[in-house]
Amino acid sequence: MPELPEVENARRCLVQAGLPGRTFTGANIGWARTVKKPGLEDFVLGLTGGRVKAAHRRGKYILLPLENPDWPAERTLILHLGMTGGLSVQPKTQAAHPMVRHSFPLDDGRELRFQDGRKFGKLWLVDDPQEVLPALSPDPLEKDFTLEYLVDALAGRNAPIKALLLEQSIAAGMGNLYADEALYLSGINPMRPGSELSADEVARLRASMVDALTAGVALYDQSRIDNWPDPPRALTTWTIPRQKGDACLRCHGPMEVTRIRARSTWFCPRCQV
DNA sequence: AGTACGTCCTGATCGC
DNA sequence: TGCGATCAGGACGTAC
Repeated sequence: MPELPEVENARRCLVQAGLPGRTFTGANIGWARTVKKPGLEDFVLGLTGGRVKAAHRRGKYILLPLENPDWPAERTLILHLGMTGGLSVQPKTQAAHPMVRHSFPLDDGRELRFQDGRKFGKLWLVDDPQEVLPALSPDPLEKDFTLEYLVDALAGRNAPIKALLLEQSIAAGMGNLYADEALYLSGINPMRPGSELSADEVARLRASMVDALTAGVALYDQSRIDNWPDPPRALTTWTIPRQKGDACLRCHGPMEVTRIRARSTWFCPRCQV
C-alpha cells in the first residue's frame, strides 16, 4: 500500500522524470468519481495549460502547484494514491499498464499516468490546498513532529493505539503496515488505549515511527523504483513478520493477528505489552 | 467529542 | 477444474 515512504518515492520519481517544468495539455479521466473537486469539466479545463512548478508531499498527498500567466492565481493539483495508486511519466506512444485509469498529456510528448486498480485514488484541483487537505499532523519526518506534540495528540484518547496511529491528524503518512511496524519495534501492544501509554512509551513509539518511515524512504533511495508501481511492486521495508505461522524475531514465539478497525493487525503477544 | 462501522472498488486468493 | 466467497485497506460519511 502506498504509505509515506511509497508516496515520497513516487514524488521523487516525478521530479526525477522531469515533471516540474512541463505543462499539462489536457486530462483524460477514466473514472469520474476519482475527481473530487471541482466538477469533472472544470477540473479538466482548469488544469489544462498549467505548468508544473514543483512536486511536494504532505502526508500521503502529492501536491503539484501549477502556474499559467493567464491565470489570476496559482492552482494546485492534489493527488492521493489510495491503496493501489501509482504514478509514472511515460511517452504517449508507450503502451500503458492496464490499470492506468487517468492520463495527463504533457507538452513534451509524454504524459503523467495514474494507475489505480481499485479506484480508491482521489484528485482535486484547487486554488488553495487548505480547501481540501484534512487536518494533518506535522510530517513525521520533519522536526516539528515532536514528542510533546505526540503526547498531546494522544491525551484523552481511549481508542486502541493502533487505531490512533492510522488517523492522519495524529500521524500523517502512517498506514496499516508502518503502524504495525512501529508498534512492533517499540514493544507496545496495539490494543492499548492511547491515553494509557506512559511518557516513556510514547517516546519509544515516536522514535520507532520515525525509524520505520526513515528506513522505508532510505531503502527506496538505495534502489529507486522507476515508474513505481508500474508494474505494481513495493519494497519490503518493514521487519515485522506478518505471514500466517510466522515467528517473532525476538522471542521466536508465534505472531498473532487480530482486527482493529477492520484492519489486520499483527503483533507479538509476548514482546508487545 | 470520541469512537465504531459501513462504504467504495477489484485483483488475488481461498475453499468446496 | 471451476466458481463463488472472502480478503486486502485509506479515508470519508454516518451513527451512537
